[in-house]
Amino acid sequence: MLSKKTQYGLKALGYLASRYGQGPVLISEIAKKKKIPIKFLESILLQLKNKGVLDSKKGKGGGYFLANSPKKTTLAAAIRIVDGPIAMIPCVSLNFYQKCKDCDEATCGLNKAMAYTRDATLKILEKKTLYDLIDTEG
Amino acid sequence: MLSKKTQYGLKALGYLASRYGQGPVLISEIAKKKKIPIKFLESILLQLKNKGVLDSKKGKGGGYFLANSPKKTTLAAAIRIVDGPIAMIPCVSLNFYQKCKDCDEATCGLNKAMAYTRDATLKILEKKTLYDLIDTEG
DNA sequence: TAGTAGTCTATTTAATTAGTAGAGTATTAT
DNA sequence: ATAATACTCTACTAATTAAATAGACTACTA
Repeated sequence: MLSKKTQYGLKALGYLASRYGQGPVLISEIAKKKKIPIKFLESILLQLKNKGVLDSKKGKGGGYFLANSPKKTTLAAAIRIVDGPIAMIPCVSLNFYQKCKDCDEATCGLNKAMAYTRDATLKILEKKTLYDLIDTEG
Repeated sequence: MLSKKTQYGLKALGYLASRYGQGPVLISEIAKKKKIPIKFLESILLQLKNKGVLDSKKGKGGGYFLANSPKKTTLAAAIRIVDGPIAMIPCVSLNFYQKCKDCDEATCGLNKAMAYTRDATLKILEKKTLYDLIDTEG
């Protein structure tokens, strides 16, 4: 399961995607619409900004907005920023790889199965983008 | 990511799969071979036994063993027992479903994307079994 | 220059995960 | 029988991560 933090982040990104091209959106507005604790949301958006997914404008009329078109950011990228690894075990993670102490990857059955699962998951998450998070109504 | 507990569980199941049909295996042997804290492993194996995946024999010559042929237990089943949901968000989980408070599933973009991802993951994890966890050597 | 709105640091609380300890119970070989 | 073996069960503790809060600071715009 994705952490609550990541779930909040994806909800927020979906909302910002639906408002793309319409100028900055207040954190407070996102928080209210998506029912996310505002201070918690602040830190999530900041993190996404620091990684280049979001941009913001300070002062009156300020707020957050997507740094790029919704189709430019994949779900895989967003999840990696907020949640970390997408793979189910560290020794098959592409971006957060960690070696197993107790097994040889060349012969490990678990490694093979999980690498296969990772590929199937990534095939989707690398293709789906923030654009796909836009709600079909409301 | 799967919890450490689940990773341990899968390693242990892989080992027991490789020893299927050869009688009970000591917890201590599994712990040693797979470098798992023995007391922690105890509780994992017990949990798997209570769900019918494993069986055990007490006393001298006792130990744990698979309750069924390795191909009978899917990775999805094993993961659900130890880790819980396989889906990335609760509102698309088949076995641990929880309704979103803040969105309508019929129109939610995130819901759609995650349901799609879940299907791809399950397609593999429902097909792969403990048999696939057997190491190709050693 | 006042007010708005994001930025940043630090702290707290809660929950979950990971691991430990030890007494209890069933089984089997002798 | 009984001693040794090996799983069972309950309880506890430590470590880590998630979640949420507080408040001072900075930048921007009207």
